[in-house]
Amino acid sequence: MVTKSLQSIRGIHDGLPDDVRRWQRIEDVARATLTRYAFSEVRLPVLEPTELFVRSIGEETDIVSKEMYAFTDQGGDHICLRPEGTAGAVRAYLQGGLTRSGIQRWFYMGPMFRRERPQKGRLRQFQQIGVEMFGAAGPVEDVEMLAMAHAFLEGLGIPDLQLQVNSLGCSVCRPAYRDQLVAYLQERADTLCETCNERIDKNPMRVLDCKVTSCQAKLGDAPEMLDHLCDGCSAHFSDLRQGLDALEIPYIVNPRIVRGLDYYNRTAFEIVTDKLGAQGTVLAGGRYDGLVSELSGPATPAIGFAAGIERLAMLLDDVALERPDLAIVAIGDEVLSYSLKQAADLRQAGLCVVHCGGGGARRQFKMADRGYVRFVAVIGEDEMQAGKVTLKDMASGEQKLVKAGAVVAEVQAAS
RNA sequence: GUGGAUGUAGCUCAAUUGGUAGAGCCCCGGCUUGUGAUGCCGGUGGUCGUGGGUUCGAGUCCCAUCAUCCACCCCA
Repeated sequence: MVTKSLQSIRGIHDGLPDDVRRWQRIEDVARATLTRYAFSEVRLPVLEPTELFVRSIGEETDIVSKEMYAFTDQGGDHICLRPEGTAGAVRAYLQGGLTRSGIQRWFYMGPMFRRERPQKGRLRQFQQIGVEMFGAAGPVEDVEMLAMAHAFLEGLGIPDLQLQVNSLGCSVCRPAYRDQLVAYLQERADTLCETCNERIDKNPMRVLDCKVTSCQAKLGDAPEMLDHLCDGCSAHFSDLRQGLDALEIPYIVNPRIVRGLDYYNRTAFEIVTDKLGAQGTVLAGGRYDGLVSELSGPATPAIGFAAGIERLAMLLDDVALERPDLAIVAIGDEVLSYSLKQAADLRQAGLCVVHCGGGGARRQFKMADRGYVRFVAVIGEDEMQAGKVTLKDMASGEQKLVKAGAVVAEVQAAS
């Protein structure tokens, strides 16, 4: 056990080789997929002015009101560790002067920070792959966005995922619907659970997917956003569905998908699994047409999503370790320098090589075996004089004397 | 933030009604010093999460604290 003072901060975990191998797999597939849709990677700050999130996410949200790592730095500035990526992306879009540069398609990957109570699939520092598109109103772009998210997860080969879509309406139709919903809920407030009563004011749409069964029983005839969309939103949503159908992307309409953050409108979607307990959402996003102007930019439609790398990693099959091609076993101190040079040359030629450090042959072979190397090159006095190595195939146990210059070809021929 | 479970060697776990800790795996070394996976022998390694308390005596009881896990809240 590590003593308390040397432990990492609660909910902030290390990425050890087994973890990082999985993360890289996810990142590689993401890069490949997103790039094919003409998205460009951006790298944005982890530290941002606190005000950015207060203005974009909303002061009342849990994220801003109690989950941000916010502090004052030595110069008296209010800064924080980003709790999500979209606000920073919008900030960068505006600050970079890209509002007249046509549609921007961006993606990024990196850590986000939220001071929540940790549990499975929920960390205080976690990584997201975020995607944002600025300047396109959809619905074609919405379809492509969903298709891209789908293609990404298909590429990872994670089974049993479900895409759920909804429309959150817009500034035209949502306020009226919201009023109607609140009125409906207030009539039944005394029959709803405590948290639902709090939600009536804070986020009434959240009441609809309350997990308490007694609440669910009371809400069978509750009004839903989808039945109250304005003409524009309604057309947008049906075009979205048409597009998904055309691409044969399976999905269900879940009228109870809600977004916690204030800036979302119209298309909202989640990709969920039932294998992660309460943290089943593996990717989520939606349209946020109002945010750019909210942050003092020109009215600019936008849509994006974020995928949780750690959550995806938990769904991934074991990712095979990259095995070293070859281990160098040096017999006798007089060949050490020569063997080091051989190792360096083989690496130069592209092989992954481990030098076993000399000493007893038995010890070195054990080391090679535990390192799962495919071949061992034994170099002793005789081999050095002859300019050869004894090359042993660790799987078959066969070995033969080959010229030093032929090792690369031998190893590559076997793979 | 709320509720619950857990916390003994690097890992997975034992330790009878409280009497000052064991196993397996891993790791390291050896089995005549140029050959590994199996085998045999040996070895390192724990202030029983941490800090208090009860007791002649606590891994074993009580309290606090930290961390992990689960659910709620919320979310990727």
